[in-house]
Amino acid sequence: METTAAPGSTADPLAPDQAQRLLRALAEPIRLQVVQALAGGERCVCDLTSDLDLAQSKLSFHLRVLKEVGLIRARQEGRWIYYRLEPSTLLLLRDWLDQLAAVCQSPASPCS
Amino acid sequence: METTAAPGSTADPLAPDQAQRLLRALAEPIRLQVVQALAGGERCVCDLTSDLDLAQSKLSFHLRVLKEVGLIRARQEGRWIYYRLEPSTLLLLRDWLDQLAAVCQSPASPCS
DNA sequence: CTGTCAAATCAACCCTAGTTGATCTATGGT
DNA sequence: ACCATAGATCAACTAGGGTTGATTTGACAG
Repeated sequence: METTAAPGSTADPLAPDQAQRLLRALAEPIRLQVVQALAGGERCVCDLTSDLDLAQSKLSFHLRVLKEVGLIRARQEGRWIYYRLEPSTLLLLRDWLDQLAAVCQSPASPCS
Repeated sequence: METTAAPGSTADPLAPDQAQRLLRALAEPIRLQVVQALAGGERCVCDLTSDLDLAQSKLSFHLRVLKEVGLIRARQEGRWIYYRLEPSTLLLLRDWLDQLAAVCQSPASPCS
């Protein structure tokens, strides 16, 4: 079920604690760098390591966190492992924020 | 030029480190509860304290964090202080996520 | 002016997420 | 079989964000 780019909110609404997990995963400088690096396309760990100038162990740690919440996916090719973004997860979070803002603005009880 | 930005507030694209700050502010259970509570409308601190069953000091701490990043605003009325969401900030973050996902999906180098 | 209550602030503590360096696993080349 | 390299995992350590309880500020009521 694609929720991609649907402008009008309303998709499956992403459980609150899942939203929480996504936020926590993104709310870390290195992980955000990784996500932004992957926004440019798939990359292998070794490239990311040198691109972002990170200790291998450190990068691996953050990749795991991102993978566990479903923001990125791994693909093995020979000795290398390529990571890519899972944009649909990003969009789930976007929709969640969208809905939160909508709930706040729409009803009779105004928040401003 | 087209960023798939949704209607509502838009325009300036939110500096990366500001996105970071918003994410960090939201990525905390109590603060997320506060935000969701405020999505229902303006509330005074004392109500929030009892609604969420929090120590006064603790709530005050988190309100400050949320206020500092511009997610909420305070209004004083007599002895009470009312907090409300600033939905435009929420929407800034939404747009930022939207754009990130868009960058990822659109160009020649596919991330899936 | 004094007492009371709402809310912010402060200092000390605690805890968990992130770091670091080493080790382990596995793939491929020779 | 052996070695070299990619990447994950582990254990010990560190630090910064969150908690807690006490104190402070400031607004009303009497």
